[in-house]
Amino acid sequence: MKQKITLKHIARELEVSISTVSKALKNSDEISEDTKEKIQAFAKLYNYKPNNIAVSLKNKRTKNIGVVIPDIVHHFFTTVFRGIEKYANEQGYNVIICVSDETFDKEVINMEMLNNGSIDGFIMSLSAETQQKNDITHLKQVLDQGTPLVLFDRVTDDLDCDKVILNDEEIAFEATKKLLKEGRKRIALATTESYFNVSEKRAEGYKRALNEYGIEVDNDLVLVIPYDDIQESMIDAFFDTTDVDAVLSVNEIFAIQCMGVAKKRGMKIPKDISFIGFTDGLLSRYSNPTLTVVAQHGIQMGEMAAKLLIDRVEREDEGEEEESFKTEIVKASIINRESTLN
Amino acid sequence: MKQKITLKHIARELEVSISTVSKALKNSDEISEDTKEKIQAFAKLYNYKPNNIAVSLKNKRTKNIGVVIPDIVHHFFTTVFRGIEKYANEQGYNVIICVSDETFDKEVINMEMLNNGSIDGFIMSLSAETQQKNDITHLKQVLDQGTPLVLFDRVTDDLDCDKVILNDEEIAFEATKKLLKEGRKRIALATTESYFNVSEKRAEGYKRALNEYGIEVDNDLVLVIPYDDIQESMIDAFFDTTDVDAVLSVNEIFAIQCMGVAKKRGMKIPKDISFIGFTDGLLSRYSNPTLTVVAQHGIQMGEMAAKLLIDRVEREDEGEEEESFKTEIVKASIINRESTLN
DNA sequence: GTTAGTATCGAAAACGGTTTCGTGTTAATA
DNA sequence: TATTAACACGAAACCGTTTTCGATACTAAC
Repeated sequence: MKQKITLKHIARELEVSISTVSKALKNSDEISEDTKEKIQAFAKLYNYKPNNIAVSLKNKRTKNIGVVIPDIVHHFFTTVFRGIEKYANEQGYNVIICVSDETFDKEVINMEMLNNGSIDGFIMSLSAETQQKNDITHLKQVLDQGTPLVLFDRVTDDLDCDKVILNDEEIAFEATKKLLKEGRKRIALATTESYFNVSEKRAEGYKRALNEYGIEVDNDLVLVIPYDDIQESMIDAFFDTTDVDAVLSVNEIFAIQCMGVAKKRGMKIPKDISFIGFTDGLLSRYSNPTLTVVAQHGIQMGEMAAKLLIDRVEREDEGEEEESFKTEIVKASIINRESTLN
Repeated sequence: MKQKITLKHIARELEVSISTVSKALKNSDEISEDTKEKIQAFAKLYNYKPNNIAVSLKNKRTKNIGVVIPDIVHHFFTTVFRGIEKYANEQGYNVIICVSDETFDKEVINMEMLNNGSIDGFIMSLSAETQQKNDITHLKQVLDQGTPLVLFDRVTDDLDCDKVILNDEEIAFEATKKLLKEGRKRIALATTESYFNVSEKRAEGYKRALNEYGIEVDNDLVLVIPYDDIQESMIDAFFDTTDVDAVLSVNEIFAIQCMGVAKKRGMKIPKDISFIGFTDGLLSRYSNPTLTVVAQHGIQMGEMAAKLLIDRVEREDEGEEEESFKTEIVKASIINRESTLN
């Protein structure tokens, strides 16, 4: 096992000082062309690369960004992460990722682990439990210590920081209106427990659209589906008791499951009933019929979040005055497929 | 913005030396109980946490592991990653992830970025392009510099290092035999270009099973589907010209697509035709009919890979003699669903 | 009262870089 | 010839830790 070569080795070998080597490798004009050539040639020969850790310690910048997300086996978060990784890499940053598993404790532990010099800033989306408890002292602490933080998708109003969100209310409004324009009268909303702020926003858009069409919101049409449960039977029971001619779902899975139940009951899609789901993942593309969806443009969200963070980090670096916090809104779009009349 | 507190600050404030503070915080018995209490109380009050970067520089261990995978928006890699992250976190390691995007260049660049002190070792799966070119000088270089490396799934025989693979040949053999036992005679193999070693292994298992049943391999039954192309029409053409009563697919998507084409042609599943696909993702669980799959146990693979890596890193730490390289084999299993007769 | 031993702490080197400042040499200028 | 400026390089501080090796003071033993 060859030892990694350092400035010291080069200096000793070439009988110059460490400072000379350092400067020569940065092409400083303090050093003569002769010695520069000599040193650079030697460094290239032995494939010298400066030690990241040492550089980080010196200039107090790691060129790492920490990403904390609730789940990685999840299409939306995966695409957002892809966007983060893409932009970060272009800017010479690496990405350290931690999964909170939708729990508060892991979120806290992970952030503490990373916030001791390992990273220059955080990008995160709140875990379900954190949203439930609405306890964000760990985030406040991070900000207090001067670590930049960008929240995306699952954000909180109680924190002053950069954010990237989807126009959830608006696009849910649009999606619902699309169903109304098709002539649907009894549009169900398949949603999660309400402590997810995105679900709430989507519900608001749904209700606003109904109102605009002079339709009263019928709470029987709102189907709250818990995670990790016997969802199928629940949906079946829902169809038993409720008359439905369209479903707007806050995610892909619920929509696909509802479609499955409807098909089993002999309903024709989209003749008898229409479906729209959030998230443009594999499921919607390969289902039968294919599912009309709200595309959340995760990559764009990720890039945006990374840009906000890196901009702030580097602004801090330059010693410029801090800019006020921004909230960027990514515009979702509806992708028409076979589950709706077009 | 509060500055992060360091040993130096504590030392100055309490009028002791830096070494005393350091020792006191580690509960060294060199320090009197009195001063220890005083220092520890002060540290706790100001929420002192040692700077990871400085510690890394000192003991030449970062407690970071680098993961380089071809794609993150891909169920299998995501689950493997999940396993890596899980085990690594348990052992106090963080995970830095880079995506090669199936390209050789990004793979090389990412690894060079990380291999200058940022990480203690690599876990990776080769990009498509790397497997095509069969150029692994960058990997050899990493090993040469003494950085431990664990390969998973997409491995190469040309490199001496720890590996974690699936029993691809064997499980493909089993899956094919399952179809044969159902009485299927014309079993198609839907696969990718052959430079993926896993696809090759699966093809071998497929052929071995046919042989065992005395059936000659018919190359017309092997459907090679390119990535990112008009796959649907290709599959349609295949069904036009070929008589098929079962399909074994090396991934989930191809299987679902084939099922879609078969359904459109009015074939009954699994009465007229059976399907088995590799990868137990969302698609197979929510398709109609649900797809019988080969579960690759990604989490287990990831945990295994992380364990191999961390074990080696820490063995090196202890200065123990290097152990010889292992190849761990994760046993896949078949999950029976509706697309096969059971 | 000297010696040895123990408890408690600090100085300093080290990890691998960057950067400021100083110094010696040479060549140009007064 | 004396002065100065440019050039080329090295010494040393610094980033925040850990750790070795003294150093001091006090106690116990002879």
